Amino acid sequence: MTEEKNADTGQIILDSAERLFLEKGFARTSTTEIAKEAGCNQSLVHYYYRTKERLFEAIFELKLKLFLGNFLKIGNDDIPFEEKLKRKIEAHYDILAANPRLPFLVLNELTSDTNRITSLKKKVGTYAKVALKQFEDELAIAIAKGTIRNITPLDLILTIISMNVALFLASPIIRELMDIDDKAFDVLVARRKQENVAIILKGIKP
Amino acid sequence: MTEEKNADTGQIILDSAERLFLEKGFARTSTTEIAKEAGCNQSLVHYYYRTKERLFEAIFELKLKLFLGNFLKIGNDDIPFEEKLKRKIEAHYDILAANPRLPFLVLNELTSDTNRITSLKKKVGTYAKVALKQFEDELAIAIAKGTIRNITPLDLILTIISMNVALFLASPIIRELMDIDDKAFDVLVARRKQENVAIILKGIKP
DNA sequence: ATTATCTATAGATCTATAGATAATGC
DNA sequence: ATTATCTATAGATCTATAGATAATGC
Repeated sequence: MTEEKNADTGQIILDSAERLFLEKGFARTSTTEIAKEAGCNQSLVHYYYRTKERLFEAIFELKLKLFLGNFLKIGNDDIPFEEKLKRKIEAHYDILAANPRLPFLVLNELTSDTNRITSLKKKVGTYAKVALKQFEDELAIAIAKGTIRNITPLDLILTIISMNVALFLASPIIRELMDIDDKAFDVLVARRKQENVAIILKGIKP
Repeated sequence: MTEEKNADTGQIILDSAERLFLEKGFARTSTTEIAKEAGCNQSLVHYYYRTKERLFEAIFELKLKLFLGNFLKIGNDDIPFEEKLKRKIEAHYDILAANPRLPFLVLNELTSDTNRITSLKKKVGTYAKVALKQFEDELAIAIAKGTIRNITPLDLILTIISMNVALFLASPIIRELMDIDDKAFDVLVARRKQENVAIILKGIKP
């Protein structure tokens, strides 16, 4: 009835698949369901994307880039390390807040299929190494200056991702356990952003 | 060949199911596979546990208690709040290190089925409330004393769980991405324990 | 007799494709 | 003619059960 007329079927299928994959993951989503969501025949899903796997990959790669994006973004702004870090944490958190099912998808699919990690390695490999190297250097300088305590780059990155990702991963549990509605959850999301920055910045002081 | 002779079949099936559910989650594990792992007929799985769901529940409840255990444990030791917190964090972390697939299982199953959260609520509900109340009181006192900064109990608990859980959730990814073997991973696990305690305790200082 | 184990199979998926029919672009 | 859509179905699961057979406890 109110469906877009000009969007082509392939795109509608892609969008439907994205919603469902984000919601339930690859294994729990069937092509039959995708077709139903897209309002078309199940065979059309295969007509456009041949296999469920290929359809998934078309979506997953974009999502993965979204997830990693800001960590790998090389900024050259000449601002103090702590301020830069704060911005990185917040930017990463904002992406997750705008795409709350992203951590679930990435975690679920990367851990259930080693092949996906291998292809991830190939795709972001070299660029990631460059970005990581820069981050390591900046961190080393800040430590040498005595601005922050001695901490490995891996530990710092793990901490940031852990803190940022967890609320969104656990949100179905938290919301159900605490009887939180959409509005209250938004409040929690906003507060948590501050809290994450606070804990991390305090936690890496000398 | 070297199978235990006296363990009864029901138990062997339970153990096999536990391994597989922990490894791959409920949806991706079939009763056929469980039977194969247990070295018995597929119909025996249903003979002993009737449905896959009931078999899962028999395992999941124990695992969930393990996961929550130390948070809900009410300690009355008369030690400073920070020391108590440190012990809680470490105890929780140790359980995860001994059961590294636990976070995956709990997250995966609680988020994919709302019924599981509801039944969790019923089971641990009242006891959890008591333990939580005590934690809140102790936290409030410490804040009033000025030992630690103003932070909500929810934020503190979320932070602890986030930090502790993340390494184990992401371990397949981390190991594959960084080419880490078992030994190197153990080193990381040990270091991370210190790091988590350090970040959190520093992060809640006034 | 009761309990444990096996074989066989029903019924419900689900993915992918073959082949018919309708819609569209020259 | 080519491209898009549909119907129908093969072939691979997977869960759960019915019913036959073997093992065990009195």
